[in-house]
Amino acid sequence: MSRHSGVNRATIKQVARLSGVSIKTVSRVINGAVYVSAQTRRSVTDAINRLNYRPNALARGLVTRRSRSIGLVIADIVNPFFPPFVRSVEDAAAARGYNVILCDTDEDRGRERAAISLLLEKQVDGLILCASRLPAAFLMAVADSGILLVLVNRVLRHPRAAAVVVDAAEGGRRATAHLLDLGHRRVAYLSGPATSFSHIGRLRGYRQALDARGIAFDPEIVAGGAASIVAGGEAAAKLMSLKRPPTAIFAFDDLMAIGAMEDLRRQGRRVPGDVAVVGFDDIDMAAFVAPPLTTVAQPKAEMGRLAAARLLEMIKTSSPPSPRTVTLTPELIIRRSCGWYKEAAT
Amino acid sequence: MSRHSGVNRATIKQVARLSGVSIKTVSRVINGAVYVSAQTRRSVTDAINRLNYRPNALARGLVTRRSRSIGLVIADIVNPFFPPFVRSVEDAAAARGYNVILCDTDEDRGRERAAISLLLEKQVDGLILCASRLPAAFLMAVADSGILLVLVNRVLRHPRAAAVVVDAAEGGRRATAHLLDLGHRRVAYLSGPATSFSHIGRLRGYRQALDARGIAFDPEIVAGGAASIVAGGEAAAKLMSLKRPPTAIFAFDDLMAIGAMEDLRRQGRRVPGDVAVVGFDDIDMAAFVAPPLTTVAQPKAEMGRLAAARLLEMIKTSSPPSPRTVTLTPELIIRRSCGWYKEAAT
DNA sequence: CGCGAGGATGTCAACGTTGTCATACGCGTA
DNA sequence: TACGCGTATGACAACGTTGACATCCTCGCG
Repeated sequence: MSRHSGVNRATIKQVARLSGVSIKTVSRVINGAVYVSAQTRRSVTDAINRLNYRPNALARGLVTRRSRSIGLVIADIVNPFFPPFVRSVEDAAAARGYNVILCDTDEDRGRERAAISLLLEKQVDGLILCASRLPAAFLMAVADSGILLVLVNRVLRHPRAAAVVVDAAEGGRRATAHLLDLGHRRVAYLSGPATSFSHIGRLRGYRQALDARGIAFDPEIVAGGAASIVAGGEAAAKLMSLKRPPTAIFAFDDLMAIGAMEDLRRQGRRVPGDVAVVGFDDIDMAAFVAPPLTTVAQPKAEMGRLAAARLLEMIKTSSPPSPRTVTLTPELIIRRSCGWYKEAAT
Repeated sequence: MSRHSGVNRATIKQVARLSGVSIKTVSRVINGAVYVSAQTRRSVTDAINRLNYRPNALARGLVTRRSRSIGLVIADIVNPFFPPFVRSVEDAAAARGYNVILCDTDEDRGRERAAISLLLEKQVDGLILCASRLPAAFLMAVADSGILLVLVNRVLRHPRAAAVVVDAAEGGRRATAHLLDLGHRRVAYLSGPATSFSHIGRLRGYRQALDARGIAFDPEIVAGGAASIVAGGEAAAKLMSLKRPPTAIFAFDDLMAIGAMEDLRRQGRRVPGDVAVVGFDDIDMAAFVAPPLTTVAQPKAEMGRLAAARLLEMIKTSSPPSPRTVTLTPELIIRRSCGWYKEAAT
């Protein structure tokens, strides 16, 4: 059936001709409008199948001003935090017939700007921005241009923006408090990217927990800067070479925690025997490393589900979100790396 | 500056009016055409910035018949195999100004069909189908409709389809042969999804390696069916309850291998002491589980890069790919779980 | 001084769809 | 008989952009 080699997509016009009705009637059938006789509907449907016709979403979007796709901007899909998040965004979107255009930014402002710009050109109906690094003024301008926004782990006061955040400070507090409860007095913080709102929140929680016990904050035992396994290892190495090394480490995320544990082992230190470690995120890997990692779990799938649901709702009603911000509380998952368990088996 | 609340996107017409030229000239400036005086170009650029104008990709795509986006259909982004793959597809696409629309299918034929259909409506310029489960006839029909296809780990004889595959049988052979070389005579296979081409290839390699040593294939020590941690655990449990349990396990993928190791440990068996384990994929986690997992590495990022590069090339030249199929060879990464290392440190 | 060769710009008709409005046909009711 | 209403359909103009083609300068050269 295929023409010699060229593309051969049927248009609504061809369907109309084949079924002997006007293109408007075909349009009505496609869109399930009322007031189409059963007979007409049948003959149009037949023609559609015979021609293997598919409506052109570009043309449709041009006139309806809806593209039925949303943009999803994240730092890096390779970071294990993101897949469950992305997956649930996608599921929620697909369930309503929406597509997701995914963009990684590597936490680079330039790339993030470029991604947003491209997404806007593509006329996405809305944008989910995960841990955006861009200045608030820029995001305000984006929202001003008419696009709907859902931010994750960041807020923005704009009638077209909503947010889903997990309480980073609370997470930092819980992790640090737990270590303190275990008797540690010198707890280090492996810091994440300086521009990250999550990092700032977790650091604040860490300091609050310290304050609550009257322990002075010591900038010497704060190291790091990038959320990766190798950065975690390097930071841990630096920390342990100190005159007074820490006896416990609270890491910005699980990747850094795993890197730290790796380095500790290489240096012949035992976790949690010599140094206790707590991470953040609860990535899948956390339960399987040795020792299993104690960590603060972010409800990744729930965050994605919520972000997508909120955005889609805003798109549907085109009304400001309410409440503007939904806050989730992270949960401390206690495994072996913090030394809570007696050193039983292996 | 924003109108009361409504959307206010500038169009090419407004830019034209503001800069006092025709829309065609604006179009020329946007597209960097020659034959535009420096002065005109300047005034148009000014107007564009003043209005914060962005070309509408829908309208553009309608007339140029190019959407500058590609569809990427995968099983499940949560499976750690995919993120590096997706990431490199995205990078390659972004580098050429293309967007990626991501769809997860959960290995479900219905969802895969639906995803492809939606992507076609969106007028993507090409499709990357990863480990498609769909009948060849269906894929042929898709390609017939004019779209360009790149398949991953599967081939299709069609002038508009290319493929990137890793030699699954070779991987299966290497993994099994290694175990055999280590002295094992009863090597089990933890099988993946029955409909998966990768599974079929790996199983074939496994049998070939057995054959090469004159060891009879024993269907009793083949178990499994789904590529997940829990499925791996269950299959291992079943295997170990046999009259003559295996002394080594070759798993369809790392997830299953990790699940198997987990279950083995729970039952008090040592890996690799009592049972040797080899996985497939070399996901990030593999190096960090206990013991570190020996596995057959797929060049995930390279596969993504190649798939995207081939597709983009086909889009650019709209000529059949050559060679039609690129085959990559997987590599055996030896870690601790197979018992190759002397049982030195922990 | 006239002419041709570019350079610079504009007009108009697509692209494939939906929204608005008009029209036509019964059929029950005043 | 005339009217109005519910049903079914079509004509035509958008939507925002680019491609094909036309036009009009200006300048150098014979």
